[in-house]
Amino acid sequence: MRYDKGHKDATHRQILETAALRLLRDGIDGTGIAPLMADAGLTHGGFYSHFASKDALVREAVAHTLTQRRGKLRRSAERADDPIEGLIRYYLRPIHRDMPDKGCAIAALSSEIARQSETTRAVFTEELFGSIGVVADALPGGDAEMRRSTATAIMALLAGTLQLARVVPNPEQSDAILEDGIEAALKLARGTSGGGKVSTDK
Amino acid sequence: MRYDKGHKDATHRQILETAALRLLRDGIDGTGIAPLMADAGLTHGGFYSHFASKDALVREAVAHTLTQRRGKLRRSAERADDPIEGLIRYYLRPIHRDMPDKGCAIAALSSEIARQSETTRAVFTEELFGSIGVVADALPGGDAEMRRSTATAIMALLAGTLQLARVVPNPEQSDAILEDGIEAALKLARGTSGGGKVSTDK
DNA sequence: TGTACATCAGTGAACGCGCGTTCACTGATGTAC
DNA sequence: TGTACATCAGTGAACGCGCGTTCACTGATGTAC
Repeated sequence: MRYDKGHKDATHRQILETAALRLLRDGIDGTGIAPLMADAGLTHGGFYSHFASKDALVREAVAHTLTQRRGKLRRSAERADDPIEGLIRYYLRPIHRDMPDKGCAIAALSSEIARQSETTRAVFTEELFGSIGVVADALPGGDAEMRRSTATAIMALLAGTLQLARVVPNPEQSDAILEDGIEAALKLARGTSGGGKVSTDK
Repeated sequence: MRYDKGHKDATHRQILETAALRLLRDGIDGTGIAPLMADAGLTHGGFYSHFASKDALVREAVAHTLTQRRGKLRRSAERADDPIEGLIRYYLRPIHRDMPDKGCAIAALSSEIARQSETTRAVFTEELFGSIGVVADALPGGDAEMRRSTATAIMALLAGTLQLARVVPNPEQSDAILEDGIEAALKLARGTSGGGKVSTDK
């Protein structure tokens, strides 16, 4: 054979990682096969010996990036004194807003995924539930079902907040949205009483 | 003149309303000028005597639909005994999840808007802040700044929840996400203590 | 009242372009003898 | 060890198609005289 054993697998992963970057940055419709393959250092013709279709690539790339980023999310909770606070502040950092290609696929793609085939939506859903599980694990006390409900809402709040912050052009207003999201997410996580301000690190 | 006075304005509005429907259903990249004009009962050539570009149409259509739907959101609060609960339950109804073309542009388009020109993002931002204002007006007590912060997070939670519910193919799982969103939004709105279940109307 | 002309919303062919996908081909290597 | 052949990851031209945009044109009406 022309190439090392394992060469094709390495190329496959290279395409997958380039695709994830571009999908998160430009969206599904905004990502073309030819530019993507060029970015991965290949020509577009070879694409179909790796993936059956663009749709199949989207499924695999989205699953790949979500699985990978889920690990980062989990570690952000594990290394903090307060796991859920660590996770929330990690997710809603300004740098996450500013670098969508390095960020969360739920925030970047969920509204586009909602318009995809049921197969694609099912793959995304599985990964989504995995990420919700990571949030649930970081929550203190309570029974499993309640932690899962709260984690679901926190995940929606985090992704929604990041999206709104990415829309708003003014940096101060955008930062303020992130802060509002952090405060509310902590409130949900703690189920604390009153409406008092939670300490912020700005 | 060939047409009644005001005919062109009526056509303009007709295009705008058709565009809003299609944008919410198919996204920005998924909406073509020619199919859109055909839907509005016209041919595509006339488009550019109404709008300078597709970008200009997107701005106008998004502003149009957000302004219009904001009125509905406000009324959903006004006609309920508990305004914020009325608003939250109105937003997170299953039918809103199932009919994106009749629904909220923030949930349907925010991640795509984040990739548009700064002009488009600025137009969207203004409408977004208007909608947050409607949520803030429905909140009980507290000073204006705190209501605004809470309203911002509630808006992010509502839009994020609707998006996640639209992704999940299984109806029961999707309904459960809406319920989790309602419960969490009410918790944020009330700033209540404890983690007790809020009554649901299912 | 009757005729000639100006107006202008809407028409539809045409433009260059990038899309997803197909396919005959290349050429470096491993294997057979 | 040396030669002929099979393998197959990657190449690049080509396909039909829909996109956003342009533009010469149509034709029903209002206006001028």
